[in-house]
Amino acid sequence: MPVHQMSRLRTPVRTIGISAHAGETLFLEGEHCDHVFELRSGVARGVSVSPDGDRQVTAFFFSGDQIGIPVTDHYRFTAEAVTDLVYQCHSRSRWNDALVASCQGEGRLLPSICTEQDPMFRRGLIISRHGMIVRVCAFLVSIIDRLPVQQDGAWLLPLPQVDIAAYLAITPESVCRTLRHLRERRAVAMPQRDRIMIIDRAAIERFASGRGC
Amino acid sequence: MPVHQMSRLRTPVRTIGISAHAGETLFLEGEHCDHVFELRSGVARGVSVSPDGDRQVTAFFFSGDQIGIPVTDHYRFTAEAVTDLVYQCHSRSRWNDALVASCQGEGRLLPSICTEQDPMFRRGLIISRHGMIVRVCAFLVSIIDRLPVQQDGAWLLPLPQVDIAAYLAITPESVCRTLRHLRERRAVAMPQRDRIMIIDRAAIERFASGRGC
DNA sequence: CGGCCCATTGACAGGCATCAAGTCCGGTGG
DNA sequence: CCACCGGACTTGATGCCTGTCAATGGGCCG
Repeated sequence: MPVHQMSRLRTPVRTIGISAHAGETLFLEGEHCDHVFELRSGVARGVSVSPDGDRQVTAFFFSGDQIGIPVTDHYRFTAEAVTDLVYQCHSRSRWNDALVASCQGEGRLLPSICTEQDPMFRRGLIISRHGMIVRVCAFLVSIIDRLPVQQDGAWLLPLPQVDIAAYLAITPESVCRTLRHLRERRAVAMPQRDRIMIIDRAAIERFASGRGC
Repeated sequence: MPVHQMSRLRTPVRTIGISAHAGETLFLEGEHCDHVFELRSGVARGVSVSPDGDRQVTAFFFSGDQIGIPVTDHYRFTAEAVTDLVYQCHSRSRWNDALVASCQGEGRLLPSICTEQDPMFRRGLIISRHGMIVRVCAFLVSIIDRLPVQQDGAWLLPLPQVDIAAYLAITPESVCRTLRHLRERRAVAMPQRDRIMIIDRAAIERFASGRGC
């Protein structure tokens, strides 16, 4: 089959996407899993509410991630748009067919199952650790490779600090103070709001590994 | 026959379980996923080591749970026996066949995928919360229904406090102090080591929900 | 009986949450 | 274009919580 025909066949899948505005809800915790959401651009967050009403951000999702995988019949968390989003919606039955094919063909689970679970698993490891600097730096190294890179070598960090705080289980004030600390140590720079420039990545990783200073 | 091959022989006897002693390792983080372990009796723990060397207990597993599900090619955590165990070993290919059958027949994933991921997800929610009492009580209510019940209505809690501490991301001293606090409040009793009696379950749940006192 | 590991208890200091106030930025409407 | 406004970020002072250290007790096993 000629290449140009292949690309035509795939084009509708690629180009058609549903868009959502920042703050919009993709699905609610407890709703029946009817669709799997696949991010095309933007950042989304998984949210759970603890019994005392605290908002907990359990994961951040980026372009290419699939959210809402029917590992149970009902969504286990709420998914919201952090930035403006473009995403695709797969019906559960279609997604299930792909899973079966993957299991039979390659003898393995869909990689996407992993991509939804892993962020939450890693969050558990991060917030188990003590010290604001350790947590913030462990968070940075865990997502830095998923962030869009700018021309000047900076990374765009399109996350409000209040969400970072809810993800790290610390207060927004502590996030702010820690970032200031990292600025003073010349490890990062923040030329604009929502924009972080990693100056000394080795230092960040040193802090994250607990061997700071 | 080389020793390393002998150790892999964990003969797949269906009906007869394999036994392991407390402290023994079922599999190591990073090893290739060749088997799924299904607990028949006893308690196991999932362990990860943070970059600075801290032991983190990411989950507890009980009778009926399946551990080591090949969501990735390599185990993502180490599994160890907390108490003496009896378990069964399923080869990865056999387990995969069961997954495919389940997906095609019932149109859903194996419930066991959920049972391995859920404890770690819930741990994230628990350790996000502040206050020792809240964490300990949230932990208790999350596992109490999985513990073996005694004749006198007490629950056996076969977990050393050091493991509870590693699970809750607090110190063993704090676990001890919190349990003492709960004893003084007549919410629990601890007639023996490794044995906890829930006297006032409503109080425990009230503490866990943050509406304590 | 002795040794070891776990549990327990107390004193102390440090870190982080809390509260409060002030600043910056983007958006909106005149 | 500018004034206004609301939300997010920033910064400081204060107190409590809990981690740390040290010592003791207690149960289990050799």
